[in-house]
Amino acid sequence: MTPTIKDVAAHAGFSIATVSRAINAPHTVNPVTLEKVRQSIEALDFRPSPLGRQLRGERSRLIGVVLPTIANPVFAECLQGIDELAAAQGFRLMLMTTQYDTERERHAIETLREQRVEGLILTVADADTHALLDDLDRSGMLYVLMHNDTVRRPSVSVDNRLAAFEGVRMLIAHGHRHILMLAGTLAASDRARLRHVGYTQAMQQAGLAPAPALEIDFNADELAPSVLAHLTGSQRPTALFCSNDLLAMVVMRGLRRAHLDVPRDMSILGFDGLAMGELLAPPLSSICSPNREIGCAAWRRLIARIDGSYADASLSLTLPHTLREGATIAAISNGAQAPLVPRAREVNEGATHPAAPSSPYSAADPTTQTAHLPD
Amino acid sequence: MTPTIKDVAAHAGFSIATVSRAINAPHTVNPVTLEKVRQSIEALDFRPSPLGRQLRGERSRLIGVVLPTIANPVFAECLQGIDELAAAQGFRLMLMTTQYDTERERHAIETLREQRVEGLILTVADADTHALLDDLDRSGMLYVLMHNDTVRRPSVSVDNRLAAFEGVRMLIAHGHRHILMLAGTLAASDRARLRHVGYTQAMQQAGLAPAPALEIDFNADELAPSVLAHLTGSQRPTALFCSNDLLAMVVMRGLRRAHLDVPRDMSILGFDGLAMGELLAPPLSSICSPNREIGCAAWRRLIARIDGSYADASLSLTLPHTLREGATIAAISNGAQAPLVPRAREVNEGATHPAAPSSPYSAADPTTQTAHLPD
DNA sequence: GTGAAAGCGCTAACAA
DNA sequence: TTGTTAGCGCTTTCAC
Repeated sequence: MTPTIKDVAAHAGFSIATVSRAINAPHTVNPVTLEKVRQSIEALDFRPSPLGRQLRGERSRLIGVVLPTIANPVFAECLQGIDELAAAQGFRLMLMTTQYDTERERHAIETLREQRVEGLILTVADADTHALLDDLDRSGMLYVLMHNDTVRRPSVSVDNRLAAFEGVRMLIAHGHRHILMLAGTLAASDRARLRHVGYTQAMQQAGLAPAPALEIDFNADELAPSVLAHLTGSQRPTALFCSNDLLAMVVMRGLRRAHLDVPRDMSILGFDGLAMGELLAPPLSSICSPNREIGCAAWRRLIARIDGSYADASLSLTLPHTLREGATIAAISNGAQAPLVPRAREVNEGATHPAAPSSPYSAADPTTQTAHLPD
Repeated sequence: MTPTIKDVAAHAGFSIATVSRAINAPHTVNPVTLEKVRQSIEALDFRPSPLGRQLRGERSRLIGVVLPTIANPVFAECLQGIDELAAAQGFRLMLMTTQYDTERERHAIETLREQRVEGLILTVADADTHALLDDLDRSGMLYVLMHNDTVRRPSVSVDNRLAAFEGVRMLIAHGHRHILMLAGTLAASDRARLRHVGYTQAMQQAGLAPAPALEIDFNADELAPSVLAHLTGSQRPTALFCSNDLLAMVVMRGLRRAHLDVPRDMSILGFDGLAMGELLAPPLSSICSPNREIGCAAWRRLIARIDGSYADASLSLTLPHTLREGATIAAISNGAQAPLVPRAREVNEGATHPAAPSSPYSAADPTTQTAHLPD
């Protein structure tokens, strides 16, 4: 089996203590001895087990990362930032995903604690009412939340409410009156709920009627018929505020299949600022959170706390969001409903989707006024 | 500090042996004792350290995963598959990324071995000439490669050469004669090199002249001027075979900014089958590798080898690829160059990119013949 | 049914 | 400079 320090000692003809010193404090051992030990290590392909060291009470240099999924690039981008710093600072990462499931969150945290991680970086479904986090607080386990937007716990995020507020206000400034918010499962995301608060406030401030968020299963291949009805019916909104970029992309596909043009027939504003959104045609307008930087900041705060150099009293760090203009938002002259006009190109595109129905809409209306956003 | 089995024993008034039994073989201890011990464990918030167990020679239940990056969804998709199975089977994952850098690959493998992983799942830059993998073979460390397409080592991938061959043949069948292959850094990807072989063979079979792959930095914000010149000059190709989907998306953005329409002015075929490609407009035509399934298959093979139940003699597993038709490939009537025609909509879009130059191309030509792919 | 003790790989305090 | 030894948390004989 894997060689131990004993094997090396026997092979080199010294005691295990000497071997240990040769590894951990080379300068304290006779150069000749050192060389012999080195050769034995080489010959046996020995590498010191971290078990022994950790058993001696040393640091595990292990950090646990708990994310809902890495299929959503938001989290992959964070993880990338974390991974960079971890590698540079000689830490190892243990990753667990939860699929937004509370039971799996519990299990992940438990598993990582068993592994004696020195700290945790996590994104959970709901940061405020999370008994598990209370447990962590109580037991002194160090952790930092990412994306979870709460002042009650150590966390790094953007100001979700404010960002959504500003985004929706911008939609309103472009003439939109009937704006709907789309989200995944609200129960699985405290961020989404805060974003809905921001949406509601912006609408109310403008004297408009906010609507409840429309929940979407954005793993499905098609938009649900009921959702599609909402978006294409006579009472359809002129703009959609999507709780995240992935959702926005799925909705855009659904609209395209229904022969609606973005942004002419429907404006779209996403949230997350996925790098990929820029590659779309048209590029997705989005409220950008600095995902990679959120990961890096969470890492720094966690390590600072672990090292005890954490003087900053403020628990939660709010990073600035930005608006990526993109090209999925059109200005409209008034809140009136623009008629839906299929275009030849859209019909062609639709033809590549066997399920796409022929257009139910009326012919072109030259009075439709559509202006693109200025620079 | 974290409580140990000793603390529990003292608290419960029994020996550590009894506590250990209460945890690992509850039926062998007196129910009353068991209950007391349980309460002490609860009271102290004790969780058994894996160190002690592993020290006793038990399995670490730890698997190392080494990937170039998780910023590319190809790898995130694989990892998602691996993670699912790992969680279900009670294994932990330790993740390290390499950014396609050989030195970091070395470091990652070394680190994971030190951690006593039971096996490794990896994607490396070059599977065939990799001394590190030889080391693994020699030392009996179990591993399975993902994506690396080689018969010389345990691996799971698609047949990259064949897939590329078929894809390019399909382009040719659609009338394309001047087809260029674009890639990232060939040196960093044995897959890309195999795909270029497939491209070359398809071209030669059709009596066409294959070109060397054009290497692209697809992390840059803009396509390099020299690349753009290749794609827009008078000798420009009518179709691009992109070595991966992310690259294809970046190229599509570059073409859009240069006022070229996909697929009218240029057809694009990607490779990877990223879920996200489907969300593009038009949806990206791509040779799809079953990324998630590749991850799952790699996991199963690794675990089978670890459990010793690996009877299958064939080292490498080739999974079937598929073609996602998408809508980025146009049929052309002949190999002649279609004139470039900017359209009003494109100019509008270009306006959102401050750097976009005004169109250098001539006015619309109604004779341009463009047909979309049939269903 | 329970406890005492050895030993897993390693480090560090102490001895030689 | 090198060796001896205790002990880290735990499981597992072997006695009781």
